[in-house]
Amino acid sequence: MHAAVVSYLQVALDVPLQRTFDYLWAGPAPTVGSRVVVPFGKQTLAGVVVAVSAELDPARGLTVAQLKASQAVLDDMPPLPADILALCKFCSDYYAWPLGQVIAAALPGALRQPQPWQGGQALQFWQALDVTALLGQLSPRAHKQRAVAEALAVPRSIEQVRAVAHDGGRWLKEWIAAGWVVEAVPQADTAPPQASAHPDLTACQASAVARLNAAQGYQPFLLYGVTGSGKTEVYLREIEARLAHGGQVLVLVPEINLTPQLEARFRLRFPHEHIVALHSGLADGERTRNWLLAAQGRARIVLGTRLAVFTPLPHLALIVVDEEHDQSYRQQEGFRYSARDVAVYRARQAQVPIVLGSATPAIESWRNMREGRYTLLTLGQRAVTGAKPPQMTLISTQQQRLFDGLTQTAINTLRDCLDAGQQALVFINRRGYSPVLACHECGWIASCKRCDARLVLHREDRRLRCHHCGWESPPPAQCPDCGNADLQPLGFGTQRLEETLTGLFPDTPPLRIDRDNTRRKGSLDAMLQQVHAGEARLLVGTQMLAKGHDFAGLSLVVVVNADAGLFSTDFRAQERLFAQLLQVAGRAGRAGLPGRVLIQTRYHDDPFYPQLMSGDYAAFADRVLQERKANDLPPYSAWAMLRAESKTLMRAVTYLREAVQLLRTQPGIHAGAPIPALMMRKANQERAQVLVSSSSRPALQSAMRFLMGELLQKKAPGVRWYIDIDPSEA
DNA sequence: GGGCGTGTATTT
DNA sequence: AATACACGCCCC
Repeated sequence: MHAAVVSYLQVALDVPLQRTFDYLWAGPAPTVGSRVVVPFGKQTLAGVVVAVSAELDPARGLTVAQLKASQAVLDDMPPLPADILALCKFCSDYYAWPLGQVIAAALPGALRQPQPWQGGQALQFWQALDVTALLGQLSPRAHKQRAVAEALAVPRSIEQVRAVAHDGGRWLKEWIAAGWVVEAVPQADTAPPQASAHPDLTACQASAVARLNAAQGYQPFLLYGVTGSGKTEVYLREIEARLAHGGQVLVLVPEINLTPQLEARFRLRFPHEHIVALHSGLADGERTRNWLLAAQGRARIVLGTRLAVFTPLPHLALIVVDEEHDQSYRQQEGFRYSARDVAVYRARQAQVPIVLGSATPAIESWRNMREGRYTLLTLGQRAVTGAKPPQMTLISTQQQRLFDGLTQTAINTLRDCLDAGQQALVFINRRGYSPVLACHECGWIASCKRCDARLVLHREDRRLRCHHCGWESPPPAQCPDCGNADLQPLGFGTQRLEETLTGLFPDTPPLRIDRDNTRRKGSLDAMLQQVHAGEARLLVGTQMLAKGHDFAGLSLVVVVNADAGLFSTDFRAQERLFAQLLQVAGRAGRAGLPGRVLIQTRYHDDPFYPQLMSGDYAAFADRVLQERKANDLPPYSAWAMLRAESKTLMRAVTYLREAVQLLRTQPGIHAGAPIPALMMRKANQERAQVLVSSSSRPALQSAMRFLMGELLQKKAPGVRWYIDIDPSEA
């Protein structure tokens, strides 16, 4: 008998508490990064070991008697590697969010449960030691068995075996027991893809690829190219080069909707590579499996949305962030982070190149490029020979009568386009039927009882919905204030536009595509299929349609109302509008057909439009940068937003006022006055916020750390607060 | 007393 | 976040 070995584990748990918890473990010390099951109050939770020691550190302020024992160390996942733990630690510090919750965000759902994951067998691959000998053992008439045996000439997962024959799993088990089949690791096939898969590169593309190929260690690139200039082909070439050297690549895309399309293109290009997708639309089991395959280094291409930025990749050699300006890279709830920024940090940490691609780069990235921190790669022309940038026209809605939101010019142009047998897209930035339901007698407007927001009328199911908290109800039969029975929808959403277009073009029924009718899995794919097949020629949609989809027959885009973004209080609104309109415009005329874009606006005189029409994003971005610098706005000053929610606005504001007092003791920090949030009330919580800024990011970081320490010690009944670093809206 | 909402202390 | 418990309130 030898003495029992006891280790002390520091465990990060998925709880909103700014500390880690200590547990005893009797037995051989687990590796840092291991998944453990621990008791926590009355609960049993899964956590990740972030430190192991042989003695209890007195600085933890605990006695051994206070510690509980960890229940289990799980081996269903390889311990989180040190680089991912370090990345999580960095994010926890930078974004002021509990480490345990950052780690939880980095793990797939099944690995956050306090039970071992049972899907491990799906990860194993099996191969026949000697196929000929095995075939000799089998009856010549057992065709199915023989087919399975032949398939096992190369490593196969149990799923692949079952796909060959229904009873494949049973036979596999027998053959493993008999020693005919053994576990095997699939070898990545390094045979070069067929030459046919390689389109010719333009001069710009070739030069971009050459410079990427030459990159060693950490080097960030800004790949700036108009829609249709062939950014994806540049990614593919560089990925191919990095894979050839045995590396793994991480490709981030803004939205789940874009992954199937890109995935298909990648599979076609790399038929022998193990490619996995990682996004929130996957079933838990599949996401866990894909995550583990990447973590084991078996999947060499990871294609995912923002959450994929935390995937362990032992042989990471390249990171690609497609459409790097896209807002979807920011997590807006809970652990607020920017996956693009985290990706850049990760590239530096892993000492690998990173490519940020966009036709309309984020102003922050543009500045990094202008100041020499990012290398600029420009793709100047459209890759399809003969394709020209779309012709943009402004239509003033001040001078023309509107017919249900559409000008006569727009209607005529739509008709010409449809008569010519081409496709058209009508773009509107609002889903639903109409934004407001109003009473013309007394001015009553349907609004949410829990938020400061208007309710949106959805015609299909006759419901009023709050797009902010999800509350819904049937529309009232009469005005609740004055009893008038004639309530009128005001303004336009996708659904009302769909109705209008149905009336205008009875022969070409419009296809509406927005979040409301694409919630079901696969429904968007089915609709896109219709578009590609030419069955749907008139499309109505929100920004969902603006992103990344290639519609060969589309030659006209009508933007119904561009003005909302023009006069916002948010200093980022104009660049978003610019990016959005350029993206939408990029949908028109991608393959040979000349594209036309009509933009309806009341403010056709605004200096914004000439720049948009010229399509010169570089000039626009430079001007925005100058303005930002002159006004000391991000990225020239570092911002953080301290937000507080409470039942009453008073309480939230009072709390923030105290926080401001604390902040003003810190050097180099500017803290404004607490103000009610843009949407003051949301889900029955009053919300207020304080903008904190500094010309020095380290100063801001240390001030926020100081503030956190102080606020955590203060008890504030009924007030919830959090810090939003680099907030996306003011 | 029982059945509730609400507020608050605790979690290693 | 989840949980448990201590209040106060109502029931009649």
